[in-house]
Amino acid sequence: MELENILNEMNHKGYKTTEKRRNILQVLINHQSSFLSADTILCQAKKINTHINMSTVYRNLLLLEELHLVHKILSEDGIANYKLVQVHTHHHHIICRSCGKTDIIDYCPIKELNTLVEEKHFKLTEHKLELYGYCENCIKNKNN
Amino acid sequence: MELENILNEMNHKGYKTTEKRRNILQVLINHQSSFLSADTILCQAKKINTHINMSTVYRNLLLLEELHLVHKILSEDGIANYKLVQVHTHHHHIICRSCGKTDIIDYCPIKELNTLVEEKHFKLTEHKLELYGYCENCIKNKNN
DNA sequence: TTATATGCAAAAGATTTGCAATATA
DNA sequence: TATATTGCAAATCTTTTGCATATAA
Repeated sequence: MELENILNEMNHKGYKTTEKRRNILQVLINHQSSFLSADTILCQAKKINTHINMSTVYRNLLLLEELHLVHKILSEDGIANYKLVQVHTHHHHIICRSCGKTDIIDYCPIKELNTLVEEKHFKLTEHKLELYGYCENCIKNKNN
Repeated sequence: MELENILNEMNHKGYKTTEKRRNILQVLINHQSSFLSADTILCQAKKINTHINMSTVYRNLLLLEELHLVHKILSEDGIANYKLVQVHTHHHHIICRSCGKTDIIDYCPIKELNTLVEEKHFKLTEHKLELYGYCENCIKNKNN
């Protein structure tokens, strides 16, 4: 999605277009295929616009998540990582352990799982599936 | 696994049997089918033995995790939850959103995923799959 | 003009760590 | 006795919040 489209969508819902919000979104667009930490997003945003505060970053990420414009996942060490939602249909991710690059996995094992879950007498509500590995580039460059 | 078996296994590796370690393990055994937070483990341990410190709990959980005796997962809010490893073969969990009870899911979609991951030119190293829902009891009792 | 957004500093909450004291083998 | 373990308090680190100020519509 384009920057202006996102901002327009937000405007329609009563949220304003500000310089800082634009900067944060620009960072997310520039790294559309990676999950970034709030800290990384702040650093990148500072390259665009020197004065921007961490609380502004968090507040915007929270809002974007609520609007389903951003995906949030937790890394093993409990740090939140964010990326722009590209596909609005249900999907999962494969994430590179070396560079953080992600790709979309269109398969979901929910059908196979449903039967097993029923056997256990659970009623399934959600599931979390994340794949980790090394991407083509990182394998080539042996950056791991 | 029994309490004494775990302690013996630890002894063989040079770790000592202490009262506090025994208390923490007892709590994990008493709640074998749920993931518990460090805070909950501390509270439960205090019921057995009034004087026990949070850092002791964390240090023991870390050790148990390193020894592959405990599973650790992060909840949505980033809090770590722990449970004794019951089955040492690869498996996943279904976790009750209401009472925290878990059950083991013996199916793993890794075969189906492998092909897709290769198509994306990733080399898969690990994966995370967790299912959430409501267990039989909680559905009956409508405690949700 | 008025609701939204931001900066700053402080607070919150989970987890970790240094160090001295203690307990186990 | 030597090494592992614990308690305590302080430190760390990420994330959140209150409040006054600034900005967009």
